[in-house]
Amino acid sequence: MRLYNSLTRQKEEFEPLAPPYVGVYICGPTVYSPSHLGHGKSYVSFDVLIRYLRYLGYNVRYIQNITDVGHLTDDADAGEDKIEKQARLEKLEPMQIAEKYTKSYFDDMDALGVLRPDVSPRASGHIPEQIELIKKLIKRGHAYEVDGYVYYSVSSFPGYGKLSGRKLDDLMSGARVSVDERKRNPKDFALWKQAGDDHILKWNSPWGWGYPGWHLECSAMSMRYIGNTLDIHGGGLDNIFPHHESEIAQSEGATGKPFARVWLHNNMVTVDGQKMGKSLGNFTLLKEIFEKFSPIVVRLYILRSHYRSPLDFSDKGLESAKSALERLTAFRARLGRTDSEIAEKPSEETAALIKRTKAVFLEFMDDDLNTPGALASIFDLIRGGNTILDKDDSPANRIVLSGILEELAGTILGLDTAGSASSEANSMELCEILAETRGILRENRLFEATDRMRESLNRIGYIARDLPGGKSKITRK
RNA sequence: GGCGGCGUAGCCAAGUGGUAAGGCAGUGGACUGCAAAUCCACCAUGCAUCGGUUCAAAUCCGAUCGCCGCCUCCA
Repeated sequence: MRLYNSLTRQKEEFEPLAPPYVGVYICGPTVYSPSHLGHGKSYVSFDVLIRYLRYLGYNVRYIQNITDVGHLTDDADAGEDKIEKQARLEKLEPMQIAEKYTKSYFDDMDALGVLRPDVSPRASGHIPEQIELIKKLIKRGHAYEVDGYVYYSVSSFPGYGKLSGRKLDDLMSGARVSVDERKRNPKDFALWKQAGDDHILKWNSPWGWGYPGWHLECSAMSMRYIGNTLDIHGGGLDNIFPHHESEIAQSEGATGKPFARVWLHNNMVTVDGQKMGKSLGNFTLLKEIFEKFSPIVVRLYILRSHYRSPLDFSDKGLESAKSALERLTAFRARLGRTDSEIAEKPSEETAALIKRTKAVFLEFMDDDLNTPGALASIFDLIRGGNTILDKDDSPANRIVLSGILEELAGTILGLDTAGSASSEANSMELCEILAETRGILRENRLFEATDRMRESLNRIGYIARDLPGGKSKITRK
């Protein structure tokens, strides 16, 4: 598999440090508000990465942090802790806020079919690791303490800027400069901050009571659970600088070893061309979208564009994805259940179609997770499959087609088109009974009754379709 | 100002040197009691614009125009 590595700015053949093990760290959310579509795009994209790595046979350890302390609202060293601010607004304890929105986050991700990480470490639960890391950095001359604050000395790390392609001089000329007089260099960033009396989230440390800087947790926790060198580190494009750049400085400064072999960055969701973000206030919450579109539609919508391309949000786009999904689910429904025995072999034509689809699908996925291309192969499969079934609707054909669809669209892309099988089993049987009745009504040309039946079914979310030969089919919309 | 990205049909979106995937919408036909679904056919001589390199360019190079991201928190 080839992946685009932000560090080298090119696609590279992916090779883990110690196959078959793959250590992946993805920057998780700061849990102080419900997730929006931007989070959805990000974590669905990385979910496909994890699923595909596992499909390829790798033993993946997937770490995704939960930021519940240290992420400030404003300038890196002067703002207020986001969690604490929200806690005050909601009149709750900071840890209640963190738990509330952690649950909200996982609810949304579960709905989107995003697999849970193997470990979801909380920043607040890894303060000792972070303190140890700071100690190491001070010892190695990368950090210094001033009045209860510890700063990373950017000039002590020659590689600073290698990920984002910046030089220290460029940063200083254009950017707003912090007025923190404790810093030796304006671009030094805080590893540990002193906490005043008004601060709720604080811990004791060799430098007094305080709390860690935002960048620190990812270095500390990723190395805690994976090791000094990660195979893959991912996150949003907007985190390249300063967050990921600082992580590299912290981790490599402390260990002297390469931090991450591959850096992956997913692009942003935009609204009318502008980045969807909390600060602009132009975000749409996933829960709001789910009121109008099912999560699987949203997942398909996200996967229809490449993870490194921006996705411009629109209802029209979601409508389009919904129609596309209907095509997919209609085909899946036509294939029926998959638990029956294969009595015979599928036709040669079917076997060839499946072989071709799989080859094209995997080729697209191998090329930096090209999900739009992979989806195109799925829709080619649907057309080809429908054509075959129009001529030869044999159980063997249906079973193998259903198998490949499950493997590619289901397991790898996470599009569960079969629905929750167990809960649907009963209603499927009811549908069969109704369909049989409908056939008898049609045979006797009682069209008034059949039309009424179709309307009633439609009202509660079912579609009645009449097939050639007098049979009918009733399915959920 | 510095660094980076993008501009492909009505809409969305792949394609980074070999003659424009796929989806949505649309049109015509088959099928149908009427539908729906499905199938077949059609739907970009052209990929922001202008030059250049090449047997060959959406793809490489240069210029121009437009849009966006990062350089402050954001996936």
